[in-house]
Amino acid sequence: MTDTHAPRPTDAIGFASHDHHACIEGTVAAVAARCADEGLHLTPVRRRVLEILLARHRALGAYEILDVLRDEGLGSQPPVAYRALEFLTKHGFAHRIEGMNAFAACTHPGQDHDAAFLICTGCGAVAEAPVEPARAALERTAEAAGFTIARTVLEAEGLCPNCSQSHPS
Amino acid sequence: MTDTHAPRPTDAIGFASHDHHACIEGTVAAVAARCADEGLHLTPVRRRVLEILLARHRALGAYEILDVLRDEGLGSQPPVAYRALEFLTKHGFAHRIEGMNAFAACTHPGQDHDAAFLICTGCGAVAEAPVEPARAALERTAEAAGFTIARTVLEAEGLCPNCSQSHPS
DNA sequence: ATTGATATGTTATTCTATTACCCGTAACAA
DNA sequence: TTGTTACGGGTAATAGAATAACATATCAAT
Ligand SMILES: [Zn+2]
Ligand SMILES: [Zn+2]
Ligand SMILES: [Zn+2]
Ligand SMILES: [Zn+2]
Repeated sequence: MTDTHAPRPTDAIGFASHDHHACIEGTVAAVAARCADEGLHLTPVRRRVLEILLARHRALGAYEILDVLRDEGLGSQPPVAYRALEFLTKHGFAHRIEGMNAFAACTHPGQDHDAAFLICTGCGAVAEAPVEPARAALERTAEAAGFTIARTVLEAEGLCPNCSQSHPS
Repeated sequence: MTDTHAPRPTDAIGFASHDHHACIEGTVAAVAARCADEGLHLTPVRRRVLEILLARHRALGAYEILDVLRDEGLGSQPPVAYRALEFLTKHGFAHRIEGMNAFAACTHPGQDHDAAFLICTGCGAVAEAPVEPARAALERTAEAAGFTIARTVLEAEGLCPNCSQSHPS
């Protein structure tokens, strides 16, 4: 894609470097634990899709994910990917990025929850940011109109710290 | 679609009743004036797409718009609709609703601008809300991460005042 | 063994969006 | 008048994203 410059999203979470291997394993373990708790089935396909998302730390389209699954013999048709993504997003283990028709792993998997996203147009990295401040602001706006919010889509596109430097505008 | 209950989005703007005929004419006139000012060409197809969006006060998919254009002999292939929509969105006369893959007319056409949207899942009405409070909140969050925002997607789905009553939850 | 619930496999289709190429006209210069 | 350029539009083909529908498998609980 537009990966024409340096910073590797693979190494970024919240745009900071970290122990990526541990990050993946830890998150998968946490998700597996929550599934066990709640009687959810983290099946091979679902687990693998989560791993694929975690490994990139960026938003992936369903068909990109499907390509990987196909290479690994885990499924080759769209519904395979979409069903796994539905499971993951429904339970708050991944999020859909509306502005990109793509999906990203949740970085603090908990109950089904809305989130805010910072999406770098330079390197594709996606960071999950606290949703509350912006959501609260929207709530106030909505309240004034008599509108009851059920779900929010809060996404910001721009440049991450790494790309701000390399793309000096 | 899901238009199974009473309130007609056609009669709502910001979820309040208003003189719809004047609303459409006024907005088209304002847009025409701005185009004249800035040397933009509000061609028949572009004007008609704007009118179609204004007439509904809800988000329309490109193909819904294309259906209308086709009936009127103004074009029958996808690029006709997408080109007009690109013109309108590029100049701030309409907005794309990311969460719906759809488009809505701007209710205060000015320079190219981001906006926040309140989308009623009951009747489909879309209201353009002030973007600043929520955007400012996101800005603060982003700043803390060293992230520079270029564009925001702020959308809230829920129930408008009319639908809150008819759908007593 | 039979049933019911859940997860997968597979095909086809729908919906959304873009690319590429060609045509006609307006504006402007040679 | 004749290029030449810029722009908008017509059309066909294709790409990309998502779902519908139906068949099959798996497994636990009777
Ligand atoms: Zn999350
Ligand atoms: Zn970046
Ligand atoms: Zn607007
Ligand atoms: Zn409503």
